[in-house]
Amino acid sequence: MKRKISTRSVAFSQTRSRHANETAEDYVEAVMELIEELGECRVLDLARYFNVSHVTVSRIVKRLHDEKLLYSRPYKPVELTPEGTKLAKRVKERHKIVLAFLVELGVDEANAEIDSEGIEHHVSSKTIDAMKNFLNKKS
Amino acid sequence: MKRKISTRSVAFSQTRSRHANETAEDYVEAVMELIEELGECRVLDLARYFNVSHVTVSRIVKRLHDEKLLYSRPYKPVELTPEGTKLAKRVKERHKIVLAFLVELGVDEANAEIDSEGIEHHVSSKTIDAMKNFLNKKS
DNA sequence: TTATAAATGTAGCAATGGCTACGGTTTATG
DNA sequence: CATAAACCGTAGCCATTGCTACATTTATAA
Repeated sequence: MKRKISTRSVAFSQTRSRHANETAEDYVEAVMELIEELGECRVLDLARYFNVSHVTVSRIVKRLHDEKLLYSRPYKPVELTPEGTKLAKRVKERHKIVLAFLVELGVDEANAEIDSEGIEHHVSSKTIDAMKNFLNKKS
Repeated sequence: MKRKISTRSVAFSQTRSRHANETAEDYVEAVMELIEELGECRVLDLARYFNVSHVTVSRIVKRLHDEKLLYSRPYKPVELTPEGTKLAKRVKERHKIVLAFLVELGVDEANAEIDSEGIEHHVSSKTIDAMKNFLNKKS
């Protein structure tokens, strides 16, 4: 008995590498925010921010250091490289748009804040444009 | 020198468990779709669907079997348990709303399809309601 | 200054999700 | 029915992200 083969092959980027990118984005964004808020960004600040142990942060910071998104020296605060800064700015901008969009759509602040953090890694530039458009029409 | 501590502790659910849930949702949804489309759902159908090796699928199917979302016996097609069916229906419904919403927002079909798959795991019921609302007003 | 506290780092374990290689089952087909 | 093809399972590797326990460094305070 011959079986049909599904033509649908969903556009899932490989989960692991996809998630590594999300982590990088989350971290550079957090580093930028924490520096703005506290003057500097320590490993423990990130641990509190993400609600994980300092060990998890330490390892990820090391990786992002290798990827040249962060500067980090033992027992010193974490800083952003130029490349990390550029990425952080992009991410923050996108986050801001998604958050504003959800609020404008009628979602309460608390849920909008949570959802925007989940969503922001998965919106294409086309969708961002559509959100911007929506915001402009409303204002 | 005393340092302030950031009050912001972002609502990141622990990445690993969060992702395991997403995987479960993706899989039950895919199983339901493949059964609708092909009459049954084999491990290799899932592998093609997600563009991963059959080994990866096999392991995940085993886990979801243990979690009672799927029925699976060696060399047999994969089926949904009642619980899996319930979850799949919820996920498909949510997916449909997100997709329709993005299209209505002005995103082209292709990007809407891709983005909705990324986004669907991260929208709260409040956001879904807001999307439904938007769709109702438009129609 | 020296003792203690706070912050980081390291070692090593688990779960998840990728993979290749290899072997066993089922199904199709000559 | 026998063999090939398709399908699936297992072993075992790696990377990522969690963790606890312990070691080390830095900062604070007595």
